[in-house]
Amino acid sequence: MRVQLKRMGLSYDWDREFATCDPEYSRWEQLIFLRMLEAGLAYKKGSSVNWCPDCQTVLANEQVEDGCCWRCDNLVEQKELDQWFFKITNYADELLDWTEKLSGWPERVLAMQRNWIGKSYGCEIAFPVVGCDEKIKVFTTRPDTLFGATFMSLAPEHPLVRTLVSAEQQSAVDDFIAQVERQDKVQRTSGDLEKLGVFSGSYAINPLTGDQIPIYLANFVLMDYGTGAVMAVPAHDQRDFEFARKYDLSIRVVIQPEGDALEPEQMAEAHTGPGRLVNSGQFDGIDNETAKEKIAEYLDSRGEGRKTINFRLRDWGVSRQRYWGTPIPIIYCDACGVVPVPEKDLPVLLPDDVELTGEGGSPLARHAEFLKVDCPKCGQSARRESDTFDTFVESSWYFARYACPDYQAGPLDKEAVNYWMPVDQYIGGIEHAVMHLLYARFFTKVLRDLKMLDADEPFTNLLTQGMVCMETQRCAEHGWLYPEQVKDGSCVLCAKPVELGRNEKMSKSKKNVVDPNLLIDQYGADTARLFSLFAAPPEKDLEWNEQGVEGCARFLGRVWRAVFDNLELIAAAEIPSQAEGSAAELRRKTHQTIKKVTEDVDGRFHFNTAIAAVMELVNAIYAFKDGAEQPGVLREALEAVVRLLNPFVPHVSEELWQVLGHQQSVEAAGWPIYDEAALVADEITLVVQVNGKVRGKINVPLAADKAEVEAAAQAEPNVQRFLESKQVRKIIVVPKRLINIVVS
RNA sequence: GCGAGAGUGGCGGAAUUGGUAGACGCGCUGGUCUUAGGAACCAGUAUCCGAUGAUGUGGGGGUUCGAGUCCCCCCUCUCGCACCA
Repeated sequence: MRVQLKRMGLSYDWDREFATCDPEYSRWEQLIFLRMLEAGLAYKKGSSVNWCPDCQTVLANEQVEDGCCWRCDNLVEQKELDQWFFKITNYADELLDWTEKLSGWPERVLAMQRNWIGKSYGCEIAFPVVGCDEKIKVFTTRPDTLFGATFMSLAPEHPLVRTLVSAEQQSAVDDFIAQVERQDKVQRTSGDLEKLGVFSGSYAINPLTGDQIPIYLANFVLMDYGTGAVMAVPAHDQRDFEFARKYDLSIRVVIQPEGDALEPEQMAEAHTGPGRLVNSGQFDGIDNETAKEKIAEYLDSRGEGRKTINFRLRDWGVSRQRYWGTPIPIIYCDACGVVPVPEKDLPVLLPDDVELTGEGGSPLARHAEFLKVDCPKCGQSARRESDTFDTFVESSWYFARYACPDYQAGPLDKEAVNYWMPVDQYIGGIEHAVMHLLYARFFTKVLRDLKMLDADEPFTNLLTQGMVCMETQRCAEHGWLYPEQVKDGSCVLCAKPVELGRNEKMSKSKKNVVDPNLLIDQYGADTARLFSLFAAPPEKDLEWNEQGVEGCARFLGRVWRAVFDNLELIAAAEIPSQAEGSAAELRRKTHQTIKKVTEDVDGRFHFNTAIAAVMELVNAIYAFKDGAEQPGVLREALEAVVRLLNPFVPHVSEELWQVLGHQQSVEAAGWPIYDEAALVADEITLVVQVNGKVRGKINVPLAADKAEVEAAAQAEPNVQRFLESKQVRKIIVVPKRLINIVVS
C-alpha cells in the first residue's frame, strides 16, 4: 500500500504514520475506554443484538444495511447477548444540533445523519389495563388524536404480553408470535408486509374517553422504537386504519379537515392532515396543532402522560467476537464482578498464537492463556473479556492522534491536537455517512468532555469523493472477465462474444478493475493522476475510460514537446513585464490561466476545469507564431504551464522545470501569481443582442463609455438589419459583457 | 411514503453573481507530412436549412430587456431512510 501510494507520487507526511493495531495505539484506546467507563459513557448490558452468522459477530445498528451485514452482505439475526455499549445517545441532541452548523459538509450527509438520529417530539401516555395494576406506556407524536384511540397495538416481543394474554387467546397468541418470529427483520420492516395481528384478550382504558379498548399484538409494531406499544387511531393513521378495517375495529374521527365532514364508514384512507378537533370533549373546535399542546398539558396535570422526545438513535454496541480488534480491557472476577484492567497493565495485547480455525466464534474465547488472569482487586483467578472493539473505534480518533503520533504521556497531546484540530479538509466515501462520520463526531465530543482536546467537531470541511467505476464484461461460459481477457469484443478463453454489463464500482468480484501498477508501467503515474482528476469533479463517480487515459498521456506529450521545441528560442529570454500585439494576447492568456487555476483549485476543488484551463493555454502556445520576436512571453507561458501543472503531474513538471534551466525544485518556486494589469485588454469584444437574441459582436476600447458603446452597437451592420423600421425602446448595457437593444 | 441530489451534443463534462449554452477532453470527419500511420500537426464537429436564419439545456407554465441558472406544477433517474407510532 505504502509503496503504491509513493509510486503515485502522493505527498503524505510519513513521519506521522502509525497503524491502529500498534500496541501503543491500543494502549491509549483502552485508556480512553477506561475513562469513558468512569464517566458513565461506556456500559455493559444484555440485550437483543444484531448477529451476523457468517462473521460470527455482533453488529451495531449502523452496520446493518437492509437487514444485511455491511461487510459480508449476509442476513443479520437477532440474538440475546451481554455487550459493551457507548452512550452515543447522550450526545444525540448535540450531534443533531451541529448538523445545522457544519456548513462545510455536503447536505446529503447531514440529512442522512439527521435521519439516523431521528428526533421526534411527542408525548408518552400511560394507559391503564382493565383488571390489572399494570399500565402500558405508549409514545405518540399525535396526542391531539388521543380521543380517537380505539384500540392498542403491541409489539409481539413486548414484555407485558405474557401478563395480558387471556386463557382463551393463549393459543392464538402463541401461534401469532411463532409466525412473526419466522419472519426475518427485513421482511418484518419491509413496508409492504401485510398487517397482521391478534387480540390479546385484554382491554386498556383510553384515559380521555374512559372507553375500554382492545389490546392487540401487531406484526408492524417494533419493540426497538418508542415503547414498543402504540395507541391506535385508525381515523388518522394509515397503518391503524388498515388494521382496523382488517379486524373490524371501530373507527372514531376526531380531526375534521377544513370544509369536509369525514364519516368513518365512507373513509378510504386515514386523514393524517390538519383540521379541527371533534368528538374530543372539552377540546372540540381547537385546531389540532394547538390541541397537541393542550392535551399534553392536560395529561401531565393528571399524571397520565408527559411531553417527551424520542430518538431513533440507539447506543453504539462495540463488542465484537473477532480476533482482529483492540481487546476490551476488562476482567471478570467471581468475587469482584466486572473489574477494569488497571492503567499500569495496559495495553492488553492480542496473543500472537491464536488458532484461526475459520469455524467462527471468537478465537480469543478459546485461548486459555489469554483468558486466564488474576483479579487486580482480590488476586483470585479470574477471566479476561474475550471480545474486542468494533474497528470503527480505532477510526474514531486516529485523526487526532496524527497530531501527536509519538506522544508518550497519554492518548493526546492537548496542545498539539488543539493546534491541528479540527481537520480543515476531510475526504472519504459516502458509504461512511452514518457510520464512521457519526462515530468520529461522537468520539470528538467525548474526548472534549474528557478534557483531552477542545474541538467540538472533528472535520470542518468534508468532501465525499465518488467511486471509480468501469464497464463490466461477461462471458456466457467464463463469467466476469478482466479487461485484458477481452479482445475485440470476444473472450480470450473461448472466443465467445462478450456481453457488456453496467458501469459499476470497480470490484475484484466483477473483475472490472485496472491494476494501478500496470497503469503506471504503461503510462506513468502522472497520466494516471491527471486522468483521475480531469475526468470528473471529485465528488462524482469517475468513469474509467482507456481512451480518456490516452488523451491525458497525449496532452502530457504535447506539453513536453511544447517545452523542448521552443527551448532554443527561449534559452536566453527574460520574463517580460509587458508585451505587444499577439504576444500581449498570449501574455493575457497566461495570466488569466494562472487566475483561473488558482481559483478553481483553492477551496473549489474543481481540478477538471483547472486542468482544462491549462490545456487551453497549451493550445494557445501552439497557436502562437511570434515567439522569435518576444521569446520572453513564450517562456513565461511555458513556465506557467509547468508550475500550474505541478500539483497534478509532479514528476513531469519537475523534469520540465529543470529543462527550462532552473536549479531548484519547481515547488521551491512557489505558486505563480498573476499580474492584474496583464489580465485586461485595450479592446474588448461585446455581444450585441436585439430583443435578447445575439445579432452581432463589436470591438470597443476598454475605456469606451456607455454612449459610445450604444452607438457602436447600433452601427453594427447586422444589428442594423434588425433595427430597421423599429422603434428602439430601451438599451441595456452590461459592462464588459453585452448590449441588449429592445425594440418594438 | 419521507429526505437529499441529478436530468445539458454520440460520450465524460463546462457555464463561479440571471448576461454569447456546449469550455476542455474523448469519439468522429476532412486535410498536411509520411513507405506507412494506431504518431504528430492543422481544420471541422448541438439540431434543422442551400443560405440570411430558425430551434435547442427532461416536459409545461411564470418572473425578466435577458433564464441551463430564479419561482410554480409535472415526469424520469440515482442515493439514503422507511409500518419510526
